[in-house]
Amino acid sequence: MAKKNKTAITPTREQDYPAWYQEVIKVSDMAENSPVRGCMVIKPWGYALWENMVREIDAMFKETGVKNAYFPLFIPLSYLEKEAEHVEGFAKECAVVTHHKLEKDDKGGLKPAGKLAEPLIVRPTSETIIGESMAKWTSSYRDLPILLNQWANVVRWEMRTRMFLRTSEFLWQEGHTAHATEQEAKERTMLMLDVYTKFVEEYLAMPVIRGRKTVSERFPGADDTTCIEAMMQDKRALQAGTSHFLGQNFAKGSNIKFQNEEGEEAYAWTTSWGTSTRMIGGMIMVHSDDDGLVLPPRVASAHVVILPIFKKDGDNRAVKESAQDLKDALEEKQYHGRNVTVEIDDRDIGGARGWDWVKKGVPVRIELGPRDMAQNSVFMARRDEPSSQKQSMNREEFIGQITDILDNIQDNLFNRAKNYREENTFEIDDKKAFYKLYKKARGFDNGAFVMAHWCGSEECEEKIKKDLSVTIRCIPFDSSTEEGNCICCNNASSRRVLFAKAY
RNA sequence: CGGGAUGUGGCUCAGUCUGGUAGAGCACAGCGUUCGGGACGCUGGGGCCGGAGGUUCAAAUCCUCUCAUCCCGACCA
Repeated sequence: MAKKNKTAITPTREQDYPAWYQEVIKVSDMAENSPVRGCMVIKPWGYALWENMVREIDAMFKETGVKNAYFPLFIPLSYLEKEAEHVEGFAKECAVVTHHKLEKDDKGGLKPAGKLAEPLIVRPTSETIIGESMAKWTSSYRDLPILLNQWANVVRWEMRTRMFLRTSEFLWQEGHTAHATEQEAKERTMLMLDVYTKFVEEYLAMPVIRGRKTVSERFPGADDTTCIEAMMQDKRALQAGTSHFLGQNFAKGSNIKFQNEEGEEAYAWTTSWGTSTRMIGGMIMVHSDDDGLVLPPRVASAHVVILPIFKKDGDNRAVKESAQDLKDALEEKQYHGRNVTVEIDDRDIGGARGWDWVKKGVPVRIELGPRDMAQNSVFMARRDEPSSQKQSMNREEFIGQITDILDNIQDNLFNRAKNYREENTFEIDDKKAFYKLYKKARGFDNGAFVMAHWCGSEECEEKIKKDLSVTIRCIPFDSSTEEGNCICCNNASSRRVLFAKAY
């Protein structure tokens, strides 16, 4: 017997949170770094998770009347110039295509040739090119609203990257809508934020705080940016989705005009909203532990893994068949719109096999051997409980209860995360206490979520960001108005906002 | 783009100071013993030491240039 580690992952979360995060991704077999700078390879176990997420949230979009479409990867450079703030916001991180072919150079290598008349940028987001189409499609108020979404990859040439959280290329969905009235566009902005909230909380089991971004944190070109913010285990905040009210800014830039019921020419009101593979990074950081990945059942790449226990002299064929029968019985069950998915792992690699699946985060592990067969039972372990806590269950009972067990795990993950956030969220009114909390923040302990008063000035926001690298994550919708004094300048304030260190 | 570091089997690294046959652990393959909490033994496959030049009888090791990556800043879903 080799000596046992205390945890499957080293370092642990407390020892080195960023290294732990990378290690979870590696040992769970979700993704790995690619030879291309800042980009990642999403492996089948990680991609299956993404596919599950896509399927669920896509259905939710469609329920609100949104239809999917697809627009080009390349955007003419001039399009990006159509909205002033938008150019400003994205210009520094765009990949630019300037040539359209390769020629042999004198060293036997290749060099770009065939210079393009107008450079193309690889989309960092598609407001401008979709706006171009919307302008073409819109001539009457009867053409509105246009409710579009596209699933796509986008490229943002970030300086520093981290798998899932910030990669140069990432997968996402971007919704784009155009409306005849301001009111309707604003309602759509909130409706999509509701969809994100529901998805992230119910499927990813991540509790979020909904709110509005401050002016300085707004999407470039938006009149209003709303968001959902979640707390990671290191007490930093991660934005898990955004929905923007773009006013008429992009409509004017792209010339999205129509004749209203009165026969007058008017600009449309547009929105855009997105979530990305970044949600996976958030999900990892919220639920996973020192033994590896923990997957919420509703999006898990697989729900159950069966580990047949073979005896040297026993009838292994019977165990194998029994495992297959169990898999078949479980897979007939429906769990939130899809069949229960079951893996059988019969590799002959000893105890390492079980740990593999702990590290991969599969919600339920079943050991099935001759002893269980004799008793018509199964030996079950749940990923949300300590890995030693296995229990014997009657086989039929287990099959009957599988969806309840999965729901129970799902709820447990959500409640655990919610409690953690609540335990680490404080109202602070004293500037010294506020500074003290964040001054010591580093590594695993990044302070807390702090609800504090803010006068509304960019100066105070900027000062706190500079002093503590703490930002206003959002002005929460559900915090009631309350008289107080700005945590920074002590001027009058009418409501608390959410402060935190952010990813 | 500033500051710091590193490039050696798939991975993590030793060897470089002081030049002399390319190493270890893990992973992988085969065989045997194991197996309900992370197994062990034996055998084996795999690297022209990031690249180009130079010094030398001889370069992973010294020199010059170059490329790439990582970490710390400014930017961000």
